[in-house]
Amino acid sequence: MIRPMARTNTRFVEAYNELLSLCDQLEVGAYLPSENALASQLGVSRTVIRSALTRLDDCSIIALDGREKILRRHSTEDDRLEGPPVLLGIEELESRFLDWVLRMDVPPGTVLNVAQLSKDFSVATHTLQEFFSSLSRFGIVVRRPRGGWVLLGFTKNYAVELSDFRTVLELNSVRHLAALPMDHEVWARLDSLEQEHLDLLQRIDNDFHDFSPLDEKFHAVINSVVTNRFVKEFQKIISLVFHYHFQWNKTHERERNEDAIREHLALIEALRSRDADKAEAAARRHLATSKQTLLSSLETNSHAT
Amino acid sequence: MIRPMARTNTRFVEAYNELLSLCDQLEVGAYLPSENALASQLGVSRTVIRSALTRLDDCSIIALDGREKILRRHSTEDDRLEGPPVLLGIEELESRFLDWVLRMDVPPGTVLNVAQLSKDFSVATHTLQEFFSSLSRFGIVVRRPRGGWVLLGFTKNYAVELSDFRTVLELNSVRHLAALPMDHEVWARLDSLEQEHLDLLQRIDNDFHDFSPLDEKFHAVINSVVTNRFVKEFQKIISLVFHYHFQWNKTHERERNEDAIREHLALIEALRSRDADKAEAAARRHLATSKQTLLSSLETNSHAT
DNA sequence: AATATGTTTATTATTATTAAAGACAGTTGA
DNA sequence: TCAACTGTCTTTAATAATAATAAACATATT
Repeated sequence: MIRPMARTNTRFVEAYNELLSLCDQLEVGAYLPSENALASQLGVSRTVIRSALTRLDDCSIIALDGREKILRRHSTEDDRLEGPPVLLGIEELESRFLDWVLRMDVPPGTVLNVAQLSKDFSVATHTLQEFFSSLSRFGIVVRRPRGGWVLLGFTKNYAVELSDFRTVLELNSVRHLAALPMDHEVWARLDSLEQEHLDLLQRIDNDFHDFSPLDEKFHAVINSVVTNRFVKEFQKIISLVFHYHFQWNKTHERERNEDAIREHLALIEALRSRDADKAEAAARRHLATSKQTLLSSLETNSHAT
Repeated sequence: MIRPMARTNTRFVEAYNELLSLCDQLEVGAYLPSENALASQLGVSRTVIRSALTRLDDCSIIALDGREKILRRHSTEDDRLEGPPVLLGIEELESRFLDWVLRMDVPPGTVLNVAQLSKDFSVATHTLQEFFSSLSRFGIVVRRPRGGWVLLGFTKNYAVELSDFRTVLELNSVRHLAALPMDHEVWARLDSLEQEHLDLLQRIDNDFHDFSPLDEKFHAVINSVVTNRFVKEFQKIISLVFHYHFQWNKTHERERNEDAIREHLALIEALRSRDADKAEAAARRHLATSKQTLLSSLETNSHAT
């Protein structure tokens, strides 16, 4: 009897299997704890516990009578339940989707097929819908007049605007940072970052690939001094877009990375001098380079309007 | 026979009624255009046209036989179909929801009941889900671990961060603006804005309520010089939050608005002098006042952590 | 050959259904 | 006696099923 299962019973299955393990640790004839105790122990509602106990009774693993739950036998491998295929949540979807768009180089204007994509990414269709709705805030997708979604970015325009926005946010961070007292913990982190940069510069010829994560770390530290939820939300998108593209732009990679390292070092030094104008100028220089790299990365990859 | 209607047939009903009007303009005995022609004329798919034609045939309004569609009679009032209650789209929802939160002063931490709210706002539940998902990008709501949504903002912290973010964006706009050539169209718009401000200042004692829309217009013009989709997206939220609160903060409203008008005028003058530093200083002053007003507005209204 | 209709398929929007959570009330036993 | 437990019921959110629509394809007609 296969009935439509409107909602996955993953929680029930997991709780049931956990209960089996719990029973196996007890002697046959022992009493199980109360429903409330089991519920809070397994982190599920009493409803789930009760369904599981009922099934344990049906399988003669326990004798259920009112509040008496006596263990009758230990479980076998056959007793364990198989759960439905686990679907991904919306958090995992984000990076997987952007990964798909950027790696596969999905052209702007592509109509996004929710039914198909939900299979490809193994998520529920409504999860995708919600995700697209949230992405529409960043102008990466738009809703079509009568249903459906279209991929907008990443065009050249998008890259320019994203870079400009990044510049606005990051210059703000830099100005904040330059004004922080010397005993602020960020200075120690910058010192260690400087060391990592110098270290990579030594072995740049071989290890230039190591720059991308270092770059991400560097900008994260710079922006960490501004505690603003809007800044942080954008940092996520910015970081994703920039680093995916850097990863796939192979032209003059070694030189680009070496130049970027020197720009980072210059910015660190300018920051340490506590000269806001000098720091801002150094940051501007580096962000302009970054923008150019992103743009050229888009141009080498086919479409860019 | 009431069967579950998975999707509203609004399009069909509207197309059918339009077809009735179209038929009434023809002589009885006339031939109707082809399905393709009708479809593109009414802006719907051929599928909809075909269902409508079939129904017209059933009601003996036309005689449908292959490609012959002969008009048999004109329609009466009874022939017209009643459409299902029209649900709101996600765009209308945005202002209605924020309106509800800010007017009703819904406290932070409130669990948002999708089923209930979808009735109150007369939208489909999934529309609300998508909407919340997109709002979560602005940190106004968050998803709970196992389903459901919680309202986070508008706390004092939120207001501070929003104001700071606004300041970052708007100072950027101001610096851009000050650098624009004198023949740029924005200067003419500023001139006319200045006049409107001076005008309102004359009659401030009676018409101080007129300031809120003027304020919105003023900031919109300032920010219009930056063509960046991220800036624009944020402007929407910023504008909504600020102006709703101003609307409900009645303490010293006349004085507050008069002060704000003078700050606006000072900024316009500073901008016209093309002195970026002076303009930035004027903008900073006004934005700081704005921030204080928002904060005090939150404090007078109960909860603010 | 062009344009029409008939048919089928694919996809989205919405409803119906189930799983799960939580609330309430009655019950039991130390 | 009362605190803890169980039985029952209500509410809510996640998902499958389904109707409406769009679009593609095939066939027919002028």
